[in-house]
Amino acid sequence: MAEKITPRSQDFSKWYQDVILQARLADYSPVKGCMVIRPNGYSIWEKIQSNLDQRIKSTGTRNAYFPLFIPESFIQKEAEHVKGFAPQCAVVTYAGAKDLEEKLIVRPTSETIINSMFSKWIQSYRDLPMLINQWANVVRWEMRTRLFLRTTEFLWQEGHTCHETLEEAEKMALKMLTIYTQFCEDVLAMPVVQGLKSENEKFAGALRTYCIEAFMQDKKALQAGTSHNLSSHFAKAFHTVFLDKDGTQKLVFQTSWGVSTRLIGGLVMMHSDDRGLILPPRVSSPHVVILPIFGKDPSTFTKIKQKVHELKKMVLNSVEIKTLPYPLEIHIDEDETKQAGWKFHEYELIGIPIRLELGPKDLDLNQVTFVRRDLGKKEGVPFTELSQKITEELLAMQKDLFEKAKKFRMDHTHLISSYDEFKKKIATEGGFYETSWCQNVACETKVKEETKATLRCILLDQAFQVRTSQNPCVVCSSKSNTVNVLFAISY
RNA sequence: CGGGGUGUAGCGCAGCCUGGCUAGCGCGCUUCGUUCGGGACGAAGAGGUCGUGGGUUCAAAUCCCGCCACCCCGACCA
Repeated sequence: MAEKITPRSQDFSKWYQDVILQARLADYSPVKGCMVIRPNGYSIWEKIQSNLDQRIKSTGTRNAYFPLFIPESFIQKEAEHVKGFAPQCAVVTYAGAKDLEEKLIVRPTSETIINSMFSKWIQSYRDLPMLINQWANVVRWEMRTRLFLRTTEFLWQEGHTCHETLEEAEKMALKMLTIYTQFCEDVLAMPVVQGLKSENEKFAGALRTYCIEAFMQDKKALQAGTSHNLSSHFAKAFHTVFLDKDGTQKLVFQTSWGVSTRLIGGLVMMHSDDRGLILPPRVSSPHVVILPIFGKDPSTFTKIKQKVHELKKMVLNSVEIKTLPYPLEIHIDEDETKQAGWKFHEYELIGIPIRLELGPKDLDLNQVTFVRRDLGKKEGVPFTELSQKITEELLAMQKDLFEKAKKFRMDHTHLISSYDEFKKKIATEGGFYETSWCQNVACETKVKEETKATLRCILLDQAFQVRTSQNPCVVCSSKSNTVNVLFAISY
C-alpha cells in the first residue's frame, strides 16, 4: 500500500503537499524554499509554455533572453521598485574569488535590466512598439514558501513592451490581461476574475496593475497572473526615450506582464481530488493510458498485447482525434511486474484524463473499459466507437472541469453590504466577497487587519472600466467615490 | 522575524521519559517461486556517521549544553 493522501476535508494544506509529492510533480530541494520540478510537473509547464507562447507571439511579441544578474544600482533607479523589491533580493557580493566592486542582484524581475537595453535599442518612433518576452527563472527571497505557489526561485515568462503613448501601453496591458484570461480558461480550465489592483497592492513601479484572480477549492483566492501599465516610470529612470515625428524627444510608455509556475499550484488546488491529481486534458501528457489486463492464459495475453497496439494506432489515425485542438498522446503500460489494481491507483494519482482497460473479458466483447479521471465511472466502449468516444470525452472533460470550477466559485461568491455580516461570514465560510469600497487605504487596511482578507481587485466592466458603485463603502459607509471590489483571503 | 514541529535505512515511523546485549518495525529495493479485472503472497537477502559539535558516564539514539537544517502556521509577496 502506498502512502495515503490526506483528505481535503481534513487538512487542505497537507492534501496539497501530498498530491504534489506523491504525484511526483515536485520535490523539496536541499536549499530552503526551493523546489525541484520533476518530469510530471515539468511536462505541465511545457504544455503551459508551448500554448501560451503562441498566444504571446500572436501579439507580435518576440522572445529574447536577458541575464540573470542585474547590477545593484539598476534596482535602485526606480524609487518604488527598489522599495518593493530590495527586501527580497538575493545579492552576489563575492565571485571569482574576490569581492565584487558592484554587487549583483539575482533578478527578482527584469524591468531594470531590460530597460537598460531598451534605452540603447530605441531611438525613433519607428522602433516602436517594441514587444519583448522572456521565459526565465527569477529569485525572490520570500519569508514563507510553498511548493509551486511561492518558491524562492520560480519559472515564469515576463513580457516587456514599449509604446509611443500611454493609451497604447494601456491597450497592450489589457490585451495581455485578455490573453491570460483566455489561456487560463481555455487551457487550464481555470475560471478567473479580471480586475485592477488597488494602489496598495499594485506592482512596485507600476501606474496600474491588472490581475486575474482564481478561486481555489479551499475558498481562497490565488493571483494567477498580472499585467502592468508602467507608464513612463522606468523609462524615466533609464532614460528610455525616442525621437517622435514632431522632432521632440519623448519617454516611452511601457507594460510588463507575467505568469509563473504558480499556475501549476493553482491547477492542483482547483481541480484535483482526494485520489490525486486531476489535469485538464490540454495540459496532460499523456491524455490516455491503456492498460492491458493479462489473464491466466498466455495465448490471450499475446492477443491482448497486439490488440492494444492496434487500438492505439487506430485511434491516433482516426479523423475524430485529428479534430482535437492538440495532438493526442497515448501511453500503453505493458509493465508485467505491476498489477492492474496498482496501475489504476497510479494513473489516478498522476491525473491522466482517460484510462482504458483491455482484459480477456473486454476482448470477448470487442470493447475496452473506459474511465474518465474526474468521473471515475467504468463503462464498456466498443472498439469501433473508441476514437469518437475519446474525442468527445476529452472535450467534455476540459469543459466540465471549467464549469465545475466556475460553479463552485459562483456558489461561494457573496454580494455583501454589511461589514458585520462580511466579517462573520468570511471567518466561517471563506469565499469571494463582492462589495463596495471608497478607495480609501484606511478601509482597505482595516479589512485586512480585522478579517485577514485582502482586496483582491477592483472589478471591471466589459470595457475594462472600473465598476463604480451606487452603494456606500462596506467599511466606512462613505457614499463618495465607491467602486465594486472583490475581497478574499488569498495565497 | 514570532509560534509550533521534526531530524534514527530510499520513504514513513517506533525506541528517548526510566542510559546497558548485535538499534527495531512498516513500505520500498534485490533474487526465486506462486499470483495478476481496484494498491497480491511466501521465502531468502541488501541497506544505518541515530542531523552536528561538545559535555556527563565504565557505557549515550537515550541525560546536559551549544549549533545546524528542514517542514508547518502567521507577518512579507507572483
